[in-house]
Amino acid sequence: MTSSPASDKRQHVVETAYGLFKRAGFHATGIDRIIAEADVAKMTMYRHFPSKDELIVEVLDYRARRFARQLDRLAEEVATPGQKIAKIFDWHQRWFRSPDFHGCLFAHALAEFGDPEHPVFKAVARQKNGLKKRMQLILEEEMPRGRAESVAAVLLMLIEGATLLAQMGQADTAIRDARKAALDIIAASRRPR
Amino acid sequence: MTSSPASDKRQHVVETAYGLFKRAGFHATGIDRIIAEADVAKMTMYRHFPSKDELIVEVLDYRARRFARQLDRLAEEVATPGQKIAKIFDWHQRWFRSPDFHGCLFAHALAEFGDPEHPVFKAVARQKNGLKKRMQLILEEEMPRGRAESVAAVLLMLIEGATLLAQMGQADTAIRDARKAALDIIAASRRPR
DNA sequence: AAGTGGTGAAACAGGTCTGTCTCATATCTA
DNA sequence: TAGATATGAGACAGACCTGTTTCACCACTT
Repeated sequence: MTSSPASDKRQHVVETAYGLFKRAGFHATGIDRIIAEADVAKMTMYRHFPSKDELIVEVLDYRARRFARQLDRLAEEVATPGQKIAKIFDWHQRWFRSPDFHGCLFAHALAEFGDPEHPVFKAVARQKNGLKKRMQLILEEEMPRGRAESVAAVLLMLIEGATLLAQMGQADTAIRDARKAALDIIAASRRPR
Repeated sequence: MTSSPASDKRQHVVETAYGLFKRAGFHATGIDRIIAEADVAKMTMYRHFPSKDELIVEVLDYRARRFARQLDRLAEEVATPGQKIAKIFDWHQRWFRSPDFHGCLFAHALAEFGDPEHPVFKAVARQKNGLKKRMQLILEEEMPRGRAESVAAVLLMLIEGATLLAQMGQADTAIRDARKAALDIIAASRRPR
């Protein structure tokens, strides 16, 4: 079985496309550009992905899995909900500082694929709702479910807003203010023990 | 002087382009589509705007002026900073509920034009920084300048995040939670009188 | 009456887009 | 050895993209 080299090509296309989509956007990045950068024949790409849209979905899902895995690891390092949430904000701080930060790929996808029925839109919704749910579950440890859901929504909004401000060159102050606001909100919502 | 009909055509192109950009995005909307929808000759468009990019900038600036005017009016209706900020959130609630809400055009522009040197990027930064500054000036009435700037940044993040969640079908809960969080933060930062 | 400026219609150029098709090649399995 | 599978290279189709050019028209001003 030659399944490893096959998957390698496939994965290589996904990662190359990710880099291009991130820098130039989805519509502005052509198939020809992707296969040239990945050094792969066009048919190789179309054999793995039936269309560009499905490649985009694959890129998004791939990044979503990676992101979830990283947050899983971070959550294991600390104990309290407040610390776990703080870790998530710290992760974003490091992300904003990384050399080729270009904003949130999922938010960008939402901008270019606004139809709620489009597979790309649904992939974005999956990722964002997943992050919200993750934070909600963390918070439920020390507040009622309904309250945890509202707080998780606010934290998600802070993160999304901070990411947008970071893309506009205000990364440091944005994530610092967002983190502080987040922890204040959690402290105020905490169930007394 | 026939300057009025000239301006009429120009403005009509801007408004038509706005509707299309909002629904389909910038790169996905072609010039041909715009002039067809606006029922205008291609040369008429290119006489008013040297390029598509400059048309995009004009559309963004036009919407930014409109938005600022509406907030100006709302601010006159009430007295305290808290009320003025609440009015801004209420405005967003109405926006999210409007029949053809498609998310924030400026955020979408940022997704498609990520180069900080690009005129479109700069137009987005102008609008977002303008909104932040507006809220900061409101807040300075009852808190120190540094604090007002941080709170304004947090409010902006809440608004941007709420807009993104609204586009994903969570308009009502998002704006409600964001508004409550915003007013709590302002109350906690208020300078004692 | 002559001129001026905005406009319309449509062809055109040169490029890019997604996706298909064909044919040759390399590698691994049975 | 024969066959299956993945790939490479590139031509190709048909549509769409931005922006330019040309010519005619119409309304208004002087």
